[in-house]
Amino acid sequence: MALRHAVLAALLDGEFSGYELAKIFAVGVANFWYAAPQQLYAELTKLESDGLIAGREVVQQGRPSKRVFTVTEAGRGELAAFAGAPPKPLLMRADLMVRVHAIDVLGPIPVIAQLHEQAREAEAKLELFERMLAHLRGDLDEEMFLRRGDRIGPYLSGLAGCRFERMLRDWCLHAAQTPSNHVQDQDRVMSRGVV
Amino acid sequence: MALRHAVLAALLDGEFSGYELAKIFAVGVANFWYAAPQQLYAELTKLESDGLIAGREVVQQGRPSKRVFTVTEAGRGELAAFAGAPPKPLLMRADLMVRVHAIDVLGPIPVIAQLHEQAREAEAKLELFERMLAHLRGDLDEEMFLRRGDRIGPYLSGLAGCRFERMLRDWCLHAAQTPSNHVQDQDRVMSRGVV
DNA sequence: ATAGGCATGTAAGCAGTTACATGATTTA
DNA sequence: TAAATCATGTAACTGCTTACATGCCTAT
Repeated sequence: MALRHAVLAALLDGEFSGYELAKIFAVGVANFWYAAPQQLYAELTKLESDGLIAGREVVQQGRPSKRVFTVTEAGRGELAAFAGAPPKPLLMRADLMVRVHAIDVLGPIPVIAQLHEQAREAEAKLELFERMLAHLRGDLDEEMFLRRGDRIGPYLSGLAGCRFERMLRDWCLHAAQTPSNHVQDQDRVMSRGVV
Repeated sequence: MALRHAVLAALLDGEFSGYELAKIFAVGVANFWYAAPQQLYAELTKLESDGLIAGREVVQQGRPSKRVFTVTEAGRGELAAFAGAPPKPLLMRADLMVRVHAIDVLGPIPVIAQLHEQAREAEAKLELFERMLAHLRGDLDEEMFLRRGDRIGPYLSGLAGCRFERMLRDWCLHAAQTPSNHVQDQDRVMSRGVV
């Protein structure tokens, strides 16, 4: 019962279908919560039968119909109760960090490639989040928006997303470059064509 | 089968018992992988029966005996195979970010307190990681250590830990301070004694 | 004496992942 | 004509969390 609140929070931004939520939760880091499509369809069914969200059929031309959902008053109550409870500790699972931790034993070549790939992904997410923030703040500058905007929550979590992805990108590039400078790896790395 | 590799990577730093590993994985963010003690005892049993680690009884005076584990050659092979496979995407689940996302609806008071608490935790972890890095590098400075050190992996992941906790702390303090400047919350927040 | 740290587990239940299934429409 | 996007699920499995269990030793 944890995805529940993430879904309710996401639905505060507007009416979304399961498919649309799946795209939002695929990025995940925006609100720092990843979820697979199957999870979302299951959770939406439960949330609706519990009366915390209300679904509505939208018929589209040239596309399958979809069901979009809105948070009910009961849903807002659930969110308020959630805010009062002590937060679950932040959970992070980073496969790549485990590889870096063991890099001296593993050999640096595959991990360096993975670090560059992760840096590219972080860069892409960073640009995505920056566009999202620009869209949220409209023509106001950041300081003004945070003073007068009516929905500062998504902006603040978006800022965290930007800071996180920027940090990740910079660290990946730094870490990827380090083994190349390493005296004990010098021969090995250069003879395999990685510089 | 994912905790497996995190445990193997942790055991590269030395011989540890389940209890000692539990303390390492409780911090988690060091190598970006949290695990509960029960998970670790179960995983250690499996790893040993698969021949990837070897256990050894250590009798202590004034304390219960413990079983400490070492990575076997087969275990190192497993790690090498793991390094070649494509990494699982980074997973993060942050309850607090969901609350911040919904802060305009939830009311800022409880969330502000939680942000300050999270900032304190991040600060504590940051200090822990900085001490760990200082210990790893000994009397060398960082640049020299990264050039000549024989185990740069834990140092690099530790650096990521520092950057992450620093970012988190700074963002929490910024986010916690923002609603107080918000014009629409001004009366509400001040009348409840939060400034 | 009692609380906390050391040390290791079991058992039940819930949450999350992986694989599979379907079918229409638009783009390359 | 094949691939990608839209749209929604089911089923089986694995992994994680929560609660419980035990017992000794050290510090307050």
